[in-house]
Amino acid sequence: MAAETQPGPNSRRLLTARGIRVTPQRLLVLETLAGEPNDATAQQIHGRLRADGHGVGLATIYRTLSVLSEHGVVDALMHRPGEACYRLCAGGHHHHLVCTDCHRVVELADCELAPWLAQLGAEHEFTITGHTVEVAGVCAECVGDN
Amino acid sequence: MAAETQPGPNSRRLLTARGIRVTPQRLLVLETLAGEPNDATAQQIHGRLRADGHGVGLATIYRTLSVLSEHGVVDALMHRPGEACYRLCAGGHHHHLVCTDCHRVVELADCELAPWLAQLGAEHEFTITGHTVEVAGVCAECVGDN
DNA sequence: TTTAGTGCAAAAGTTTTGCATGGTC
DNA sequence: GACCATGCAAAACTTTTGCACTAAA
Repeated sequence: MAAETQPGPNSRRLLTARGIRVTPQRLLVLETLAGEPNDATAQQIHGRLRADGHGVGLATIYRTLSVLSEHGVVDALMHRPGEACYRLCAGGHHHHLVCTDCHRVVELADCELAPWLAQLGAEHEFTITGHTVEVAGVCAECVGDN
Repeated sequence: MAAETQPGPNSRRLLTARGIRVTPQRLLVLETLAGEPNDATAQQIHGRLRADGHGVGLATIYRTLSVLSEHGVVDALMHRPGEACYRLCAGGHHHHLVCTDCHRVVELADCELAPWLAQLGAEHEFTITGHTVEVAGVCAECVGDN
């Protein structure tokens, strides 16, 4: 029942383009995230790979996610304490709309906060370096349930 | 050197107003947060109380913060995995501007996202239930340092 | 060949839980 | 008096780290 994605050249390109060394394990993590419609924790990725017969160490997954996160290849979302969720993201700046029931994630492309942020920075004498927006809600499919 | 805040009736009111049972420990946690200009982790609150001679169990602090968070008395911020920061918040809706160097927190009162959110909800068929915005930057005092 | 990544297991850290006791309403 | 909160210690959990080994450049 493995959603066996090919060792596709897309993942390889994501790495080489940023000068990240290419390894089978890193490709596997990327492919797993690519096949994941929503976000996934390190533990979930580990479990999925093990279920598919790939013995990738848990520590390697954490190290890989750390590297990918630093290079902006994946985004790290933190819904609740003690657990980080990772998601393979389209390039560029964007935010997330997350369903609190099923964890479905929608990427929001347009971010119109720039003017507001510039004003904030001046007002409070901060050098703004970044911002995160997470919108929570219940998606159409989950509204009916329960 | 304890910033001994009185057992002030303000904290008590925060609890009774929401039907939360009043205990000395819960008041101590609230007073500690009230005396904290920025955010604090459960461990920091625990350490501060112990330093002030109050023996409040760590488990109690976690349980208290959980209750307070559910009732909207405190906000939980999650900068990095494996550690939640809590902050006593003014009522109403607001966001945070956090200094990545010294963890200073500025509360942002005005939130002009409502129209954008309404549009998002309609567009993606989500029932929007909430949203968080965290703006990161470096404050005036930390810009010079390092 | 040099450099960096992997696996394994142990360690470090935060957060949760069970259960007897004591306090609150 | 019924119910809930606390304290303590142990457990569960995610994440990090050390080190010998292997693979990528």
